[in-house]
Amino acid sequence: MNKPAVSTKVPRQQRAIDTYERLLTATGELLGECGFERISTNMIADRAGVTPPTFYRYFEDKYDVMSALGKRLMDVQNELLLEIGEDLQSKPGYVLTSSDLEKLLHGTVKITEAFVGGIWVMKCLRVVPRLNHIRTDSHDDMARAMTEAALAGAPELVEAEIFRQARLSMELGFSAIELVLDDPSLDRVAIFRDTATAIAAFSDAVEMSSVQK
Amino acid sequence: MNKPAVSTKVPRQQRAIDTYERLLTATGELLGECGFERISTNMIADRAGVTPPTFYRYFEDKYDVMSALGKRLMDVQNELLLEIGEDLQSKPGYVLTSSDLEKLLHGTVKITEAFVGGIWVMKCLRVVPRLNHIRTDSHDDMARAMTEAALAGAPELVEAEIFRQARLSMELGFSAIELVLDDPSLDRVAIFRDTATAIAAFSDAVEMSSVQK
DNA sequence: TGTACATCAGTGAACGCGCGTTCACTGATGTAC
DNA sequence: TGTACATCAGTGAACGCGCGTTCACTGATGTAC
Repeated sequence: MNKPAVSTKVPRQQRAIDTYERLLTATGELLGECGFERISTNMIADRAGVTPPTFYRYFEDKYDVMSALGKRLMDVQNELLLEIGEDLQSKPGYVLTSSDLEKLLHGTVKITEAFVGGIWVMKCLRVVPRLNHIRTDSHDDMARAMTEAALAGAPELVEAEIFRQARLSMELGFSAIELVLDDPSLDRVAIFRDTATAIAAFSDAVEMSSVQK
Repeated sequence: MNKPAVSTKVPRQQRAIDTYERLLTATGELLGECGFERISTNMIADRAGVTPPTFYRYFEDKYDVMSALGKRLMDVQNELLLEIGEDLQSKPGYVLTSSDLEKLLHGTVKITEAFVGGIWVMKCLRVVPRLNHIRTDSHDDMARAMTEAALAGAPELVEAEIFRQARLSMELGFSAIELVLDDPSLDRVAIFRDTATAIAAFSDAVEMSSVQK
């Protein structure tokens, strides 16, 4: 009784996988063009070159397809973060510098730009009640991973405090990312430099205790 | 030919003003309950206790009512910011401290909580393409005002740089506000303390040049 | 390698529903004399 | 202060449309022997 017998299917054959991907891509494209609240399942199917019943073969409704798209974006964004986290742990005594943060911001924005409808997917995850938890859970997971890494290097830190700062860092970082994606006329390099400085400011305590070790 | 003869009317009599207000309030309430994309003009009218045609007497469609609601929220939020700005100008040589920022964050979150559907209005302004400009324009205006104030006190500063930092400050500040409104279990005081520290970090250049004057 | 069968993938046609919107109307309020 | 008229405010009923969704079906791919 784990799931109440959902009727959606997993694509098995190659052409089914292609269809599934086209549905996701179509959703991303339409998001930017008309906004989430204007999108209909029929539109998505049409854009993907299939008929409406095909949509329902793979997704329950438009929240379901958005959810799949959102999880995928979170995953690709988090990959970069996790890589950096591993680097950090492989070099004991090393701390995340403001310049590392800057690179992380640039990398994440690049990944998001490459993702079809990326900015809009991010925004949707913020605003649609039923999707909110995807972003929140993902950021919580990441913040928890960062906290563990920091505690491994400096066990004297207060866990709750580190977690809170990690979570806030993600929030501030992503809001800077959304800002530059919204308005391409802004000076991206300068904004990320300032953002990195800002985030590093309240992480100083962490860094210093790590260094003292 | 300024506007193509819009048919919506301005409420004149008291009961019309009440109706107008009820429509706005109903919109705010419904936003939080089912999300923007689930709201219909009929629902709003129903919640406000009027029939659908009444809705169209005052608003063109649901974007129009959201736009009115959004502008109103921006205005009440900005009031506080402008007050503080005036204080700043009335005391030459004084600079915005991290503790001022903290108070500003707490004040703004209070105002937003008191506004019906406040968090959801903010989120909508972010995600709905047709409404995006309301938040963007408002924040730009505020950043411009802050820039002018800073330049008045310290003319040697680079305008573009100050503007950019002011704009980024608003973005980071509001993302912290959205964070605590989203998750009431978080330690609000600590988060705002860290956020204020963060924002103050890249404003140091400004502050120091003001002080040196 | 060929055939028969099972499963997977996608379609054509249709449905009921609620949305957005408009019309001609009634009733309430304000104003001129 | 009363009456007549103008304007403002809100309604009942109806409309066409596209959305979400389902059904029984055809065609494509994979597999067993």
